[in-house]
Amino acid sequence: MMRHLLVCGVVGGVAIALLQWSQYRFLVIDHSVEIYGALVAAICSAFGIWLGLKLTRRRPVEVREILVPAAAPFVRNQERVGKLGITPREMEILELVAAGLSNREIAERLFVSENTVKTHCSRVFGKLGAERRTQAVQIAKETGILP
Amino acid sequence: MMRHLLVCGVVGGVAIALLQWSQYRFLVIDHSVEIYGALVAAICSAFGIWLGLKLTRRRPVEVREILVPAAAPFVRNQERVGKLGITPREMEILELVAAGLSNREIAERLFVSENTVKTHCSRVFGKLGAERRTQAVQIAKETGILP
DNA sequence: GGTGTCGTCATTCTTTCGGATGATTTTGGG
DNA sequence: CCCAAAATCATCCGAAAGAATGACGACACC
Repeated sequence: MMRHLLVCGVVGGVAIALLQWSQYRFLVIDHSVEIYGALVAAICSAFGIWLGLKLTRRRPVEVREILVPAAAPFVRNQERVGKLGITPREMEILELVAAGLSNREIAERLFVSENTVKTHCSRVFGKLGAERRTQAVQIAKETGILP
Repeated sequence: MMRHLLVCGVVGGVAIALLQWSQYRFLVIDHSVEIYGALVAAICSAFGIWLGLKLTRRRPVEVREILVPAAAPFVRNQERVGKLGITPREMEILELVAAGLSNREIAERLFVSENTVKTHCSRVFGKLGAERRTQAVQIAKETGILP
């Protein structure tokens, strides 16, 4: 703001100097005061309008981020999956376990024997440090490898 | 905008008129041109600044709200809990089941016998239409009675 | 060709879970 | 005070889950 006032004053001074200078430089005609006054008024008004527009433009938009409950799309933490050494097949079994299926149902859905499912379960339980399927599911969700 | 220009012109005209009028009204002194020019410049600049501020104030802030996904704080769907007839104690057991605890651990934590825990489990499983604890947890989360 | 990983399957055994049922105690409201 | 709901505990039994172990074939990699 102070800078704008300074600029305004400087411009005004220059305008005055121009006026005085031109008074001796050109023909002095009647009503010259009105003409010069109008000139100064026009210039300063234009400057004021420009200043107003500039001030308006100085804060264009304020972007306000609003936290809204939204279902964040789940992305599996593949890094930790790899770090734990969980194979794709084991992930598949783990997902079905989390879905609430029994070993038999999982075996039927994947066209393998129930013993195979139990083997996979045991392995993934060991890798997750779980002793029960519910615990395995809980740990998996906390770790970010299950939604 | 047009109105502002009109106001500007009128003010300029009035200023000129004032200038001319005062020229015959008061003493004509030397350097009066500078003084009047400065006056006009000051008035018009003030007007311009006022105009700028007014324009600035006309649209104070343009707020653009952006929806950002946030972790929605879990609120239990008490309506469905009541509709299913799940008692507070059963909810407590269900939460511990979802946390991955075994019946024995739940019994120890709640200072009740394992049989009691099993009874509560059976009841809540029946109310949820589940046959296994993993399935019960899954259904509870889908229904909104567990986070 | 040897090695390692992955997926598969089996057997045995123990633990846990879940269903069914009955009984007792506590508690809150009419 | 009485009733109903809730919470507690028990017993029996079958099903499911889980641990431990061994084995076999497919496949990739060096």
